[in-house]
Amino acid sequence: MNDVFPIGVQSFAPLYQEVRRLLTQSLSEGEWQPGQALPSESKLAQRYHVSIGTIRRAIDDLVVEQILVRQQGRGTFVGTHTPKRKLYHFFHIVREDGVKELPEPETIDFSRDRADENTAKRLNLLPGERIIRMVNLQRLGRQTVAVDHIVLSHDRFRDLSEKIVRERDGTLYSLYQTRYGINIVRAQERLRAALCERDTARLLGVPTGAPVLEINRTAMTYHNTPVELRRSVVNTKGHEYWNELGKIDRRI
Amino acid sequence: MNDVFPIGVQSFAPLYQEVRRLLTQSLSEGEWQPGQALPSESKLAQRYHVSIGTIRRAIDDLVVEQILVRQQGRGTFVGTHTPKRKLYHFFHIVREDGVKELPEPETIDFSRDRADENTAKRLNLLPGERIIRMVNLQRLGRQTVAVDHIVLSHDRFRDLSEKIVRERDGTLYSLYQTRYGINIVRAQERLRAALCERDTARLLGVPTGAPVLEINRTAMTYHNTPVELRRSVVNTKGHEYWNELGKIDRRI
DNA sequence: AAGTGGTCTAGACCACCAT
DNA sequence: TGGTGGTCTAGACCACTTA
Repeated sequence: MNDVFPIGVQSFAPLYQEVRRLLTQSLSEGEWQPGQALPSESKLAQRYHVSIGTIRRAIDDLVVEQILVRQQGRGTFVGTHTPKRKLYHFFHIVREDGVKELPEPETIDFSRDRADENTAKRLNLLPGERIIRMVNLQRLGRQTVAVDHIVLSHDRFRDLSEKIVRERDGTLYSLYQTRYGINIVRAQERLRAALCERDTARLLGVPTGAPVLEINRTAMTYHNTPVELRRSVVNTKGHEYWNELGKIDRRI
Repeated sequence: MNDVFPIGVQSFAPLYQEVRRLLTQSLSEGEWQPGQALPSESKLAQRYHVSIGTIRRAIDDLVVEQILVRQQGRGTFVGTHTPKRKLYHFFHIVREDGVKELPEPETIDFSRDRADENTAKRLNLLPGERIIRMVNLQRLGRQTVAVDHIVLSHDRFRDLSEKIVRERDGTLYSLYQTRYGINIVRAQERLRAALCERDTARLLGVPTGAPVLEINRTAMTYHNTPVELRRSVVNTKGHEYWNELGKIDRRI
């Protein structure tokens, strides 16, 4: 970069944002795999011809987004979707008394379909392109607290099969990450109240017509690329959706 | 601070965290009022006998939490609860089509009461201490989308009256901030689905028993001190609760 | 022109981890 | 002991605002 612009001169964007872009690029290309360490900060500084401070500034951003994880004395690692790590970043259901439990997901249905107009739009596909549909349960303790209807682009997950999904160990996001190198890093959710339909009610163990929380999520990988659509129906008798506004965990 | 510990030597906590603590202290004591500018970074560096870098690191944290706002060329300001600023930090209801509208709050009921055991616990009071109860409407366009039941400690808002609340201009948080110097900086929310009760249904314009979103919020000021309890009942026909996971707005 | 925050650098030293 | 990230400093210069 300093080959192009003299040191200390900002051309268009700040240097650290450019470095951040290059790091994200390498991550999305799989140069560093989930769980693996990145080169040390001094190595990265050499590689991009910037100072360590600038490297740290770029990494800071990715650490805040939980895309990277720093461990003092060990290195900087690509974040994974293993339990206790990014889990609660994407799972906001807690017990009524506030206790967090590990959800146990189970996929109970798998089928292929074609995208309608709305689905295509939300997944950046063309209407009629092939998609995968799944139905997934989230269990906390012995109770099923949520039923997820999931939609994926078939092309992104070409060899995904019912067998693979059923026999996986861990969450779907972990599967996307380890098997397809697709790292879910962001999501948008829309919540509303609804009355539970019969099939879902049976799975949740509530009466048909019981009030349920409906969550529409779009999950994204790097560059805000949408990867998965998920409609979750949550039984909020006994569990709640938890959110913190303005909280800062351990800053960087 | 360097009078006590030699430069470059970390004693217990990092220096910038200590500076952050002192800044928060001054904020909570009202040394710098909402909307006003803090001393410049170089002045603060002199005041606390640290380098500008350390000051910036401390301010960074507070900016991420939206407690402070930086404006290049102008200064660093205490965040306010004016519309377009912290508003959407604490208001997550959007129109079904994703459009954000400014809510128009109106308080329709005001009374005094005594705290029961649970309320006391959540507000850090003793059972039997005096509290204020309010009922508040949130309007978007011509529709009432939420009914809030609010509880405050009477002692914190000693002279608060129905008149003041009704004649205010803006949100309650803005009132707390400007009139009482109490700055809401954080909140915890728990969401669940419920069936709408009769009185609330009438206010929302939905049938009794319609599915509604129920939000239980604890709003806090500095040092995680709870200030306000709020139970919001939201009509999610036409509007939704919106949440983003892993988003990073404009980092610092 | 002066003052503010924003970026970038270079270097010293600390804390932690692995060996 | 050597390598990693974490903290703190000092200084130069850029970008923006205000007067």
